[in-house]
Amino acid sequence: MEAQTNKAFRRISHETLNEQVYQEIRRVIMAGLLQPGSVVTIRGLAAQLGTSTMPVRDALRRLLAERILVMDGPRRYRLRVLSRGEFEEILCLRLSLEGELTELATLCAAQQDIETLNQIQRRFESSLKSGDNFLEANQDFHFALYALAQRPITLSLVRSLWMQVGPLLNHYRMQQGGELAVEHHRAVLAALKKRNAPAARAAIAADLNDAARVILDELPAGADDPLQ
Amino acid sequence: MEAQTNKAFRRISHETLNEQVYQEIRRVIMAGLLQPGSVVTIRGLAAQLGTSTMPVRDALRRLLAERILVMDGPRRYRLRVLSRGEFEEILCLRLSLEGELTELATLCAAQQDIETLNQIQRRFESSLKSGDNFLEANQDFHFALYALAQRPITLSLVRSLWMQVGPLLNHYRMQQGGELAVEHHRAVLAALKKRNAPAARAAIAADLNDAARVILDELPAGADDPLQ
DNA sequence: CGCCGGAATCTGTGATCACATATGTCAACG
DNA sequence: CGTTGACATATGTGATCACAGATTCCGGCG
Repeated sequence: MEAQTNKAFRRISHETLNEQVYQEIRRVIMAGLLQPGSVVTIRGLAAQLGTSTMPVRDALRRLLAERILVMDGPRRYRLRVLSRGEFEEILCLRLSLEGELTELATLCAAQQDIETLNQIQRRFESSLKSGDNFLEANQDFHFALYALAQRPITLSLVRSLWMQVGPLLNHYRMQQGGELAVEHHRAVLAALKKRNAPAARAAIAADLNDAARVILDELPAGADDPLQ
Repeated sequence: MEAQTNKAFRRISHETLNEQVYQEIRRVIMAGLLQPGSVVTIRGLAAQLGTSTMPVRDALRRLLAERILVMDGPRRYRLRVLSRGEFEEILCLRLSLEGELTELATLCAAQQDIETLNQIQRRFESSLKSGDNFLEANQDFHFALYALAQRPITLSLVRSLWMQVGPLLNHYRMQQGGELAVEHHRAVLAALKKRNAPAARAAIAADLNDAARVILDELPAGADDPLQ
């Protein structure tokens, strides 16, 4: 019944064109290369990606469902602009959800897991010194930590919230914000070793609060982005 | 510049076929008419709905992004089956998020809002006696309450969680569950009048816990649904 | 100069088709 | 009887096209 389970072969990943297009569009958005409020068109993206309109349609609809895009007007896709109030609400949610995941992770973490996190943290610090895309390593640290909690649904909610603030995080590069994160991450690791769940939660909360403060300070004072 | 602002006219809603198809498929799923684990096909749904395959494709991809559907296998849409652990995790999240919204709603509620909630509650109780689709009125009560908190992002997360448990809620009809909800809702309304936020949260928590208990008791004891 | 109107263009939507491939059926062979 | 192989069917994906309607631009009128 069971086919030959030869370890020599690895599964062929038949990734659809749709998925590739979605990943690429999302990458560009999350990298902050498109300003919030920008209008995106199906044919325009299809031309830049070198595909037909069809995979782009599907990708945009998916981004719409994920609230990365909004439709204002009958046939108009636009990058969502996060108001100051919405940003603060997301921060509040993240403090609650990610704090809970951190506490659970502290209780579940094996020695092996802590070592893996240490490794990611070293990569984060080195990418911070070399000066490029430390935000990706930062995200890796957080989600590797949260994954330990074994809460797939909560994790998906947190991922959704990160995606919604992603464009802002990357647009305002938070130049000096990364330095603060180093200490907070180290505090998390120290708390993990001691199995001190409240301390780990507090360190993550401080990390999120500091990052949010950097964004909020650079954000235009008024309500939403003026959008042209 | 401003067109004639005549109150006599109301906006024409140009609802796309896509949206109608999505709403109809979701209605059928949420009504429990399709068992979790069922396979759905684009052409099959298109034939039953009397449309082309295109709007159905978009609707299925949206339901996929909303985690109502899953793809197992390269070209296979399937209704997601919620494991017991996932259901309990969602319950935990709902207790936290909906509890928070309830507390905030208690502090924000105007007299007018409480009266509206009373009205919805009367409709809920009458639909419970007449015996049909009281779940819809129940949902109206909860979301009318939560909307008072003025937390759009949190509300969207809660709506997502409701959609994920919807098929189970409606599949196991929770015959006697509705009776318990009446008292809990009344307790919420009483707490609202007295501006007692913790009491309101406790009443909502009791409501969610009782409903979940009914589902968990009827759920097959093991892990997931056996799915044919 | 300002406002209205019509043509041209652009855009998302929906339909139809071609294609690769997964699935199911069934006969032939061991 | 169980397994294998080929053939037939079904399905999602991606491409292309037609269409309605929104937007833009420009000319003409007041």
